[in-house]
Amino acid sequence: MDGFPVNSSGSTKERILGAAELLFAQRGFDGASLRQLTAAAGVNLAAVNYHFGSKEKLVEEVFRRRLDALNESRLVALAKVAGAPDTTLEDVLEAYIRPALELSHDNSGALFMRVLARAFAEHDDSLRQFLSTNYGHVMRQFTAEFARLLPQLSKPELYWRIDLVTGALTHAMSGFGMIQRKGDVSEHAHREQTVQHLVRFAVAGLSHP
Amino acid sequence: MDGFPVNSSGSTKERILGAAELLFAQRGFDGASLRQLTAAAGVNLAAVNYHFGSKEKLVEEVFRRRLDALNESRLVALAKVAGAPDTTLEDVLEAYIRPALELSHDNSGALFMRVLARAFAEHDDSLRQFLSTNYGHVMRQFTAEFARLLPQLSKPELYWRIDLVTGALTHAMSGFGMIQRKGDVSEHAHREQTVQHLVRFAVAGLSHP
DNA sequence: CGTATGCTCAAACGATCGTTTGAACCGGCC
DNA sequence: GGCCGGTTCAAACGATCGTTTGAGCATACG
Repeated sequence: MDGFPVNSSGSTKERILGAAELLFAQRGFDGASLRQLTAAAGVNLAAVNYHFGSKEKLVEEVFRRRLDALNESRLVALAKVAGAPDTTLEDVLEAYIRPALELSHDNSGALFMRVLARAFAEHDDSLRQFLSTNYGHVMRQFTAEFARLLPQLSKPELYWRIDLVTGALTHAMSGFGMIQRKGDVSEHAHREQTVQHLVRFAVAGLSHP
Repeated sequence: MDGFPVNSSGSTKERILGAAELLFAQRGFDGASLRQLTAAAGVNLAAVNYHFGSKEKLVEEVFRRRLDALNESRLVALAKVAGAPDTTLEDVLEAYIRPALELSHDNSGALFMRVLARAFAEHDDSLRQFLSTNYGHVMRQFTAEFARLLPQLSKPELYWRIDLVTGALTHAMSGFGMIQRKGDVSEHAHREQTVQHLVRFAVAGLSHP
């Protein structure tokens, strides 16, 4: 069914991670089998268990490889604006949104955002716990800054709005990079335009009266 | 692993549909096996293929049973306000949101919203086509009314915002009914409060300058 | 009563799943 | 050369998947 190996460069581990990203995005974690995956990567079936231990560990490694860099970028961007007296909501939201869209610059990064949106919709407990323990501090720092900039909102009200905005952004980012652009719009301009779209939408959703 | 039959009332078909809703919400379409499903429903394994033909047809029937009623309610509510000169954005959004939260009144309805959110995140082509051909006209009617009430927005801009709002609402509705309420808040009051939350958020996201 | 019909049941089918095994291969080091 | 840790390979393991089968049961109708 799957024809030819898709990836034939890089180390075995990297080929597996790349193919996993593609197939997890297309068919989900259960739907993508290790046989399809290793065939697409051009490696032996046993290589997954040899290098990662199990399929579940491979899933975690797919997340870790991207989220370590993504959340580090977000925290660096947040640190530049957090706590300052003239910081705006736009600044904080850009710190959250822009790194994700820059990750989507290349195809495999865009595929990963699809994987992330899937994990977000699945209320799988083990995966949620993995994400919470490893990257929960990032959302906590952003939430604290939102609370500082929106003092008129009660805590339940703020959490409500953050939850809604996060849902919208995750959905939107999972589609970014998938759609075809007009030929005369550069990748950079398209990304900047999308960042502004999402930031303005998120500002409206967070700060409406 | 799954202990006792969960459902022991109603016809075989209804017991299967109820158990399918629960297990699809918990483990996804691939993750829930027909053996777990029929055991939870308290029916024989072969009953699924006898009554529905295949697992895929069962999935479609789970959607059809709920979405026929849900989208009919939405269209009825929309018809009451669409086209009128004094209709507001709030009215249209309530016509979209309230039927979904009323469906979530009982537990199984709330479970179905989780199933719907899963299908929304999975970019599965066959399922998307099923939803598009059977219920695409509903979203088309709502989109037309949004366009009427927001004439200052270009078409691409409007589609952008509708997509973002839909993502946020789908995510939020999939969580409604799952969370514990304070003991002193009635079900009715909680739902009305949630409707107002979501409507105000959606208005802000659609109509911001 | 006999039979037809709709449904349920235990059992089995072939396919595919994640994982394990043990031999083969490979570079570098004594 | 001889050996050795790291890696790849084909093959097989047991488990579980969706689906099919044919006998068994119940109810209704002549």
